[in-house]
Amino acid sequence: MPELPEVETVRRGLHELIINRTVKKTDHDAPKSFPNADADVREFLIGAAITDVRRRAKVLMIDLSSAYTLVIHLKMTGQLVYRGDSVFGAGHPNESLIGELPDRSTRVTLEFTDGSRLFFNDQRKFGWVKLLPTLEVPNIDFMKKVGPEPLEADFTADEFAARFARRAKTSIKAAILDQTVVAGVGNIYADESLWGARIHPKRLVNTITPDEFKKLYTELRAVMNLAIEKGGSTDKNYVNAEGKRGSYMDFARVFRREGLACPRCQTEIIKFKAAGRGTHICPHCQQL
DNA sequence: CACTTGACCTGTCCGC
DNA sequence: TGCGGACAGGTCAAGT
Repeated sequence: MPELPEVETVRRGLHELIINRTVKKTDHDAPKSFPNADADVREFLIGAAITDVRRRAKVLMIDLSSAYTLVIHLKMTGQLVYRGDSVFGAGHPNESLIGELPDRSTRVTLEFTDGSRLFFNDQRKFGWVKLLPTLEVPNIDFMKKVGPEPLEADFTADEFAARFARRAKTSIKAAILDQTVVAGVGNIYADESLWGARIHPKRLVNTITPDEFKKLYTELRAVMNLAIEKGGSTDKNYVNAEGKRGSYMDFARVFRREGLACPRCQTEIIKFKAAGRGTHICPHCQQL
């Protein structure tokens, strides 16, 4: 579910909400969601203060004053929702999409010394929270293999195109979803950027021209920046750190718009399977 | 090594 | 209304 723009939105929200708060206690119902030994939690989490909230690819990192870090992956249905003193009642414009917490999807709870709480909810239990020494985070397998951040100012179109060389004989859709090629792209922004660049998702990487790579680079960055501005995409589960939805889906051009008109040429958008994923294109703008 | 497929889970939606 | 099957935004492991 959450891709780079959604995780970045959560990061920004948490940065505002939890820095300097001190962890008082934790609860975790599912060993799979939070596999650390209780001893580590007692020694390095309880009593530690939050010093920073960072993101790399789709992974969140909550740094602690103990020199440990909570490393979090939301996978498909994970949510990180902070609840402070204020109670948002029904009809309030700030009302959270999420009801009372904890609920049946709550996997991990952090309670701070001021009584506020951070909930990690995850319906499908694919997501996880791990407590690691901050210095070891860059050494975990995922961090060693993951590609560059596509929105960094110094990430160039040439570097973008060069990253695909290793995946020459697969489809462009499979390649752009590959986290070792570029970090943070998921199914929504893959479809949206391929539409923007007028590239059919089943085209093989080694048939994509330099101009097409350049266009894809520009479109991918534009769509992700727009999505961050809109607070991400909420189709079903995604919410930000306050439990509120993002509005990018109101601006989507093809994703989940099968049967509707292409905003460029009015041709009907179709959906099929590519790289094992639901894929949306305009069959006029994007041809094999 | 590159590539594809299935597995991990729960919930929802669609067709019969 | 009930039931089975397909599907869901992400990664891995295991297969070829």
